[in-house]
Amino acid sequence: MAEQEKKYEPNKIEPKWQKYWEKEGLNRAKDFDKNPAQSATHNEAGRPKFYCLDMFPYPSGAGLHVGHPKGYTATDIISRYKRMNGFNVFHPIGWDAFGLPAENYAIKTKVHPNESTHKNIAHFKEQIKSLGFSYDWEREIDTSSPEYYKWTQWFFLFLYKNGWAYKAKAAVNWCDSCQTVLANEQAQDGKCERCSSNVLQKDLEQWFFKITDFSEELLAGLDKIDWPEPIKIMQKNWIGKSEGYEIDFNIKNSVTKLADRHSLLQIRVFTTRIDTIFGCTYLVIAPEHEIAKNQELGIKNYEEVKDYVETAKKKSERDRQADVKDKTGVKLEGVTAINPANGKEIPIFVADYVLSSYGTGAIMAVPAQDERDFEFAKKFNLPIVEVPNSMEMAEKGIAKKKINYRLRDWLVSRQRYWGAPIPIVYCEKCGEQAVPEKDLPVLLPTDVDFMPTGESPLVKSKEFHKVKCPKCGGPARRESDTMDTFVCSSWYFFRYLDHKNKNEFADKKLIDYWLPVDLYVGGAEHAVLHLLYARFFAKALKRISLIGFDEPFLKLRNVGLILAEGGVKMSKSKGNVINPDDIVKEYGADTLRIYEMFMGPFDQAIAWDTKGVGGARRFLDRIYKLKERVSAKSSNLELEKAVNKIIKKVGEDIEQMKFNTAISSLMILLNEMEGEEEISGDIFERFLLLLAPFAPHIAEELYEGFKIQDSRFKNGSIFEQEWPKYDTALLKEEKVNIVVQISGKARGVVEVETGASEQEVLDIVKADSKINKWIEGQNIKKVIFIQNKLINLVL
RNA sequence: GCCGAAGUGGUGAAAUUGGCAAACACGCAAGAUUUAGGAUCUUGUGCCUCACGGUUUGUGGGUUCGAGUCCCACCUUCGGCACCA
Repeated sequence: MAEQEKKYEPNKIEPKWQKYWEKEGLNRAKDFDKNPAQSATHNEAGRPKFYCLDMFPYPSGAGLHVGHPKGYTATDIISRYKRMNGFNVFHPIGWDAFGLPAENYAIKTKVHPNESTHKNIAHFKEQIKSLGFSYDWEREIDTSSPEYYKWTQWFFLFLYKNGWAYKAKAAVNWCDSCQTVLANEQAQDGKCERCSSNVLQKDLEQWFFKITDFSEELLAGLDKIDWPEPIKIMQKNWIGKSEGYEIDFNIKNSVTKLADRHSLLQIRVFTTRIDTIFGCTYLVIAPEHEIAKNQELGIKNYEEVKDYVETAKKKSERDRQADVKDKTGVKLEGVTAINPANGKEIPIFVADYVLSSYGTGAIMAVPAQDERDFEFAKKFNLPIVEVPNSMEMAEKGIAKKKINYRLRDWLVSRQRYWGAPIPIVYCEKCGEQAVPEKDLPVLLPTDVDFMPTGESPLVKSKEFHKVKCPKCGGPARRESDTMDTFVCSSWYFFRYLDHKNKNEFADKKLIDYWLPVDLYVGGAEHAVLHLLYARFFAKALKRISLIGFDEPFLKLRNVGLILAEGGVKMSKSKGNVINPDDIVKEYGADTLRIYEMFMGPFDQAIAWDTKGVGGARRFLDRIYKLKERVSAKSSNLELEKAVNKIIKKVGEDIEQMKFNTAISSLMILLNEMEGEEEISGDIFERFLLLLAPFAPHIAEELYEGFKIQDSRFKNGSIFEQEWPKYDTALLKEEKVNIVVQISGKARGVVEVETGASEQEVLDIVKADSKINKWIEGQNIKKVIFIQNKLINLVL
């Protein structure tokens, strides 16, 4: 036994082993692992790769939340387990470092976001390191560094050159009091997150990514990835595919007014229910529809219609949604359409319950079939006609098949400072020009004022706009908006592979070797944001054949929230935030890890319970104490069987991310070992190996204590050892307990030889005095026998 | 409103997938030890009953020898979407 403390003191042993692992490079991933290592599990082709990824954190000023280590512990357990099973594991970490909080902080305190962000990163890094996660720190990335965002800009240009990035006018969230545009996340419930004033809609020129060009692939790809079903369903709904028909309604007499067009003026509608067209008694167009603005059409109440359109435009998206029940609209007087199914003349309305951004911005209203149309028809006293189902229009080819998606293009412009500048310049002569790749990165200027004025802070930087047109060399001006931070995080898992590469975002060979990601763990809140965007990026790269796969994350698992005691969200204002540093200081990192994994099912939201932390610590204390009883004696059969069973169980549970039950089996094994005066080194060694992924520091410490004098404990780190194997023969019991039911009611248990026959069991049951009293003097009508499990006597 | 997930002791939960419900842990109670303890150890602990025994997985029904698990209806809680024609 090496010289070791009698008492378990995690604060002494944890930093020691963290330094050791880093010094020995045990957490390093090996690119192209072709050299067979010493171990028999490593074959000629090298170890199989395993890319284990966490959603990288935003380094907020608040520091690490106890929720972070929950996900990180899970991936760490799996990474360590996979390494012990002969895998070449890639387990990186980095910083999603651009974003609004740093900028808001700068507005308040004048501290430059670069400064505060790097301070936060240093703090996060220290906190994360104190928990003993086996990250390959050599691969660390920071999305706010020019070396990184150079390639974020490269991706912008890549999309631009392929026609997947374009500029267009769009309505955005606008806060009048802060004089700034807000992201959707900042405009929740229609209120500004900072000043609580109402958010308005404003039309601005914005950059978009054409994610809609990939709608069908984004939908179809979901079928081939191992993701939680609810997340898949959310993405499916978000993409919102619907198959229907488009059909044109002629506007009556419009031909005379617009004779030069050689045709009738028409309104095209989209419907998923072409069969109900006979019940269509009016048309409705969105306020933005061009027909509503057509002055030559002879709309008699043109002023009234114009008023309605103006009012609708001023309403925020939220206000429009608030009026779901009370539908408004105006009839276009003097203008009617012809229902092509029955030739009937029907009125046309403009109403804001029809969206301009979906379908054709016009609908055929079938009040007998559609609830919304029904409400509108009731309010405006329109005829409600029962529907004779008919596919006539479709069959005749008058209605054309059409697929629509709810997915919209991704608005990526942000009028903010702390983000990656959009690499575009505007020339007076040549117009919009892409910054040549060789001129990347477009650096964020430092001479800016963060006070919000309604324009991007970059507008006023003098340095930033000293630029010439890349085409004609004439005077030009840079785009002053930055990119949504979700652009940075859509490709970061590529950059880990090759974060120092100056010529490419990542080397193709490295991409081919490591990607796609084998396991991705993070919160469900990114269901339709980051996870959809990252899939889009991969699909765009694949379509241009830059990579060989189109689904970046093969397996996704969600980490459940950790709530405050009492089940509410942790928040500064409520003063119920648990700081992981305090837990590490008081109980140790291993305790925090064990506790968070033992709390309950991994993907479930569970409230913090400080008493439970004490229980996790007691578990480790007892293990530490047990080392005194480890002896040279050979193992006893009962314990040997128990160890075999638990090796199987822990391995299976880790694979299925059932960490809570894995730990509970380790506790059961500990309880059994504690029942022995002496514990064989054979048993204890394997127990430590099983414990190691969960509580790496204490496992390494105890392993070290034995390996010096007990040959069963091999040299080197515990993490260089192989995961223990179990003996199938030992899993079988010679005797089993059989449940005895009388008429379906459990009345007792008998012990029989494994594999005993029905007759044998029946004889034993009849001889059992306790059970026999239930059968005495009665007829057994039927016997149900399940070998090694149960016998049911039906009387 | 629509979509999704979940309802099991005082608490977090477990249940080999249809076979002794409540493993493991927290809490609680009693005891041991200690000058003392919120440290440690032992025992007990779903509910009713002195007991024999009865009874229990949101509610009501069903299938089955047997249901926490399968089927039908309903209730509640949480998450997402929200006029997408």
